[in-house]
Amino acid sequence: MNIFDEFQSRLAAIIERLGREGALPPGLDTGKVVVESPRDASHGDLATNAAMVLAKEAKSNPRALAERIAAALAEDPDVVSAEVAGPGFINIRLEGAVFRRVVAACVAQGRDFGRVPRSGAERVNVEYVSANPTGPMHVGHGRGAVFGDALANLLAFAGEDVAREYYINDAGAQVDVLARSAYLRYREALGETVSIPEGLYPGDYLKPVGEALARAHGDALLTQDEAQWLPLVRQTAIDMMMDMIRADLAALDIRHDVFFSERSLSSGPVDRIRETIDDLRSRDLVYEGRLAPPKGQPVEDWEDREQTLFRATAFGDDVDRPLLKSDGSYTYFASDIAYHASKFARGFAVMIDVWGADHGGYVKRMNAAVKAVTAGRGVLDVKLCQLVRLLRNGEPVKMSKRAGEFVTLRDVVDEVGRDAVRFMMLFRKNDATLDFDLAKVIEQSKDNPVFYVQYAHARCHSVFRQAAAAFGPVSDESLASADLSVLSDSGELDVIRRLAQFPRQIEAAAAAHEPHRIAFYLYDLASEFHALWNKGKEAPHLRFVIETDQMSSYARLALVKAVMSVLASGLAILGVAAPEEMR
RNA sequence: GCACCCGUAGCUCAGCUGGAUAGAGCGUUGCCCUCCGAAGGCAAAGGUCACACGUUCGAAUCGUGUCGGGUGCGCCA
Repeated sequence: MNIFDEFQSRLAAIIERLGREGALPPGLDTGKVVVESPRDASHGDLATNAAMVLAKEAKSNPRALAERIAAALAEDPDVVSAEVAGPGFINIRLEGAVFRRVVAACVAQGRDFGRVPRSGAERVNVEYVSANPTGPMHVGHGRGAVFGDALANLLAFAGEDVAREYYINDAGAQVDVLARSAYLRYREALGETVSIPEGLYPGDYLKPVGEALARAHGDALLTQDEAQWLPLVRQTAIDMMMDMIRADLAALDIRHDVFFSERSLSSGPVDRIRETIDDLRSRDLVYEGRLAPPKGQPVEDWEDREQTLFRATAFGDDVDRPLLKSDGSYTYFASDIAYHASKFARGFAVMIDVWGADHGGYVKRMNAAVKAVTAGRGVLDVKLCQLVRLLRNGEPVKMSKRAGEFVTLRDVVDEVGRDAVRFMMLFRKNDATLDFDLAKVIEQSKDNPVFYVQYAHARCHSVFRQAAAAFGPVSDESLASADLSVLSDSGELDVIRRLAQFPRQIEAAAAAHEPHRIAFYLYDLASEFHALWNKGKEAPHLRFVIETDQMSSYARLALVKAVMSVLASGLAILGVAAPEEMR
């Protein structure tokens, strides 16, 4: 039940009817008409811009138009009053029954309140994390991971058919470096004293790989040429790194549906990259040509040569982009084109990629590639996640990447817990940098949003524990039949109005691909619920459970139940636990 | 040099895709509470929405330009 949508369609019907009756020009376009909650609650429960939006087309002034629409709106039995205000707003005051219906719907639908039925029209692919399998994930990866996961949850709640995908960058030079690093650890495991030269990965996390290789192969690899041992060592290392990454993700309760190997694009019976390039070439989107060197920072070893280029400029990019390196192997971009072609071929017309902000310069060419490879039928939305600054009590946490000494994502999750990590990563817009304070996020105080929202949910359960003590177990049926007209206090109405916004917030957040909006919404809801709770301290007649007044108690319990289930739904989207008590 | 992101209260940030007198938390100031309906409550002060034009009934939001910060700029992913 979305009262905003509901009144928007009633309003559209009124405008259509007035058009038929000649009070308004017929056939007005109501596409820009919006019904929303007014900024100031004293203006009413709903407000619409209809008159202002339609004025020009209707060749009338907004206020006169508003008067006519308001008069028609006032006839609606759910409407107490409809008044024209300011430049032509129509402020609508609703019968209490409308709000009671919201609470009743929350109670009846529980965790399905606000959920959009699966439409099944289009499938959405969310690709996130995609960290190189060359070491443990750091905190920045964690942000993208949490963001992508919550976005996928959100889209699923909003009725989309979502697949969660991880692109394994297991081709290219970096995994060869990984293999050489692991090979040294292998020799170390066999008793040699090794030092890791500059340019290889020095971290201890490769020691288990070396030991595993030693167990599996004994000293057999020592006598082989690099060309012989490298593919084997590489694959072992990649597999073990991916196991580690999967475990790190699992600690955050993140699980992907598909792990897509970059290497598989060209190593199978069909070279998909070759295929994609050939297809583009046949449509004159790939050609042999020269690029001008980049302006500004001069490139020392610039070699002006003819290369294989994708005509990215035909789709809005700034320059055409190379597909082959000078050694003849594919560029990362070439793989990525084939990869996105694969996504589209697998039925995903909507693709969302979650990247670190340092890849921002890559967005235009990827958008261009998706347009080219899907003939304009595929849509790509790249979400960039900004950096995370780790702090402890306001002081930056020192990290020395050189020595392999950096705080891993796992360290952070182990220290502060999954809920704190997930919530705080989502309590900020994805493209804003994020300060993450290891001390503050586990504080049990009002100043910590994670605690504040979880605490609201726990308090709801606490109310029901009290109710059980006073009245015995409270059934859903008894809540469903409660007389909700008791709910008339301004604090109660604030909470109800907030609850009524939940379905709308879901739709808006899903459409914008912005899960942080849910985190902020939950914070607001928790805040209003806490305020109502505090009111009961000063004014005992407003308490949720009043032993001598079962009727009022049950109405308020219905409200608490509604808050509880919306908090639980929202937290589930964020992937944060909704505890029944805080201990 | 070019592209993308950002610029909102002293600080950290929201602002529902163009709506009404721009919000929250921290901090500051004042009052209240010492309570297990606990892990505080209430209130106040605080703003040229970086700046300048433009689009229109109406701009923090859209467009252009300037300033400032960040990221990136064949053959790394």
